[in-house]
Amino acid sequence: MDRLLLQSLLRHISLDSQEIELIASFFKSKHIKKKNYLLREGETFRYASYVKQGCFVMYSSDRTGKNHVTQIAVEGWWSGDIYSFLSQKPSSFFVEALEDSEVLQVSKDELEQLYVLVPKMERYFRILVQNAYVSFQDRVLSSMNSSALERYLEFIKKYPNLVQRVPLYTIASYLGIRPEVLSRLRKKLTTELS
Amino acid sequence: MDRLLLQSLLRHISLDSQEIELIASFFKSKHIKKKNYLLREGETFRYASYVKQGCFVMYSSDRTGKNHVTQIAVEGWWSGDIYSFLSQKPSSFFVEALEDSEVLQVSKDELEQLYVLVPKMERYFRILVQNAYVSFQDRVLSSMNSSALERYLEFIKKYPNLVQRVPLYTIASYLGIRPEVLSRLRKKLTTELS
DNA sequence: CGAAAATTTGACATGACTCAACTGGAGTGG
DNA sequence: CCACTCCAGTTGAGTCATGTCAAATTTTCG
Repeated sequence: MDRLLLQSLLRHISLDSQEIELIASFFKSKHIKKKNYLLREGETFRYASYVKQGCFVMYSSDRTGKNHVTQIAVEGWWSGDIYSFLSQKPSSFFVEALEDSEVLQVSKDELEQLYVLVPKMERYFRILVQNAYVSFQDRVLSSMNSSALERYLEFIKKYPNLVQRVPLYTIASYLGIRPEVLSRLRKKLTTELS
Repeated sequence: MDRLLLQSLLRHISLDSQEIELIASFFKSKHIKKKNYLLREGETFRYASYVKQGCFVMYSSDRTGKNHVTQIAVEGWWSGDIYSFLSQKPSSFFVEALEDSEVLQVSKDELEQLYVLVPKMERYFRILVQNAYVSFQDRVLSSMNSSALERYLEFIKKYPNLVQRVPLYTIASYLGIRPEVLSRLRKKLTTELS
């Protein structure tokens, strides 16, 4: 079993080695090349997907063709549209690989089977959904009372490793600003340091 | 059992009259006067609360003292901080009655008992949480690509009954704009009709 | 190397915010 | 029941952060 995934599991529930073995057997690895999609708008998200290696962005596309990034996931995160997975309804998001990536997947049906064998897993996933909700809410609320600069500084602090790894325009979209604005913010920050 | 509550239940799960009876017995009524609180920041939200009569707003208060409305609930809605209820951790929100109101409540413990007796209820609440998440996400995303005016028009369309019932500054906060701006939007809308 | 994409830069437009003053109506106490 | 207070709401004037558009530059990648 993937080390990070195990860590994530053990952060919320306790498992013996037999259970760990069993859980591991449910996950299937899948490789996704850069610029390919884990999910496209209109499709139903069939597999809960844990990022073992690489990086994904989730975004929606509005009528005017602009993309709005709602999630960035790297190793150790779950990626994709939770709602579409749980409800098995079509998603309104795209999930795209920013790098060559590898995910560990379980389908909804398999997960239900796993719940029967290891009921604690239900708790794990419930907590996952709750946390996704809360952190999204936090992000939105904090963005309502802070400027573009403040939001960017918060982003740097929270995800220092993403700053070099994710393109500027993706981060800009995540922060809800235009790339030009972020570019200027960065310039301002570097010049102010000298 | 309250008619609207029953409707809400039956929209997601099927129940026979015996189950309905049983479920109804778990809810306790509580009256809350205008300007009083269902929940205060720092408190843990002990009771899942269904609004039988009246109106509540949920908001968070930032460091600068500004309030940000995240939810408005009238008859037929569930109100309050779901996360605090599920996790039984302190909330960062206030929930205030805008009118003299009545809620139907179940504590977390009672709800767990109810789950055992009527397992379908677990499904109902899971769907409730999912929907709260999704509608919040929808609201946020749609607000990212629309102006204050567009958001207000959408609000009117979605909640025509709230427009007369909820104070302007509360709606403004919900929409993420200043009261002055909403006041001007309203003026513009009325004058444009003549 | 060359084309396409990402980023930077400049000039300008504008929507929303701030602050301050004023209006009007609801609620309260004498 | 009137007078007074206190908010909610309105209006005006000025500012500023962010958006828009267009062009220049740099980076990426086939």
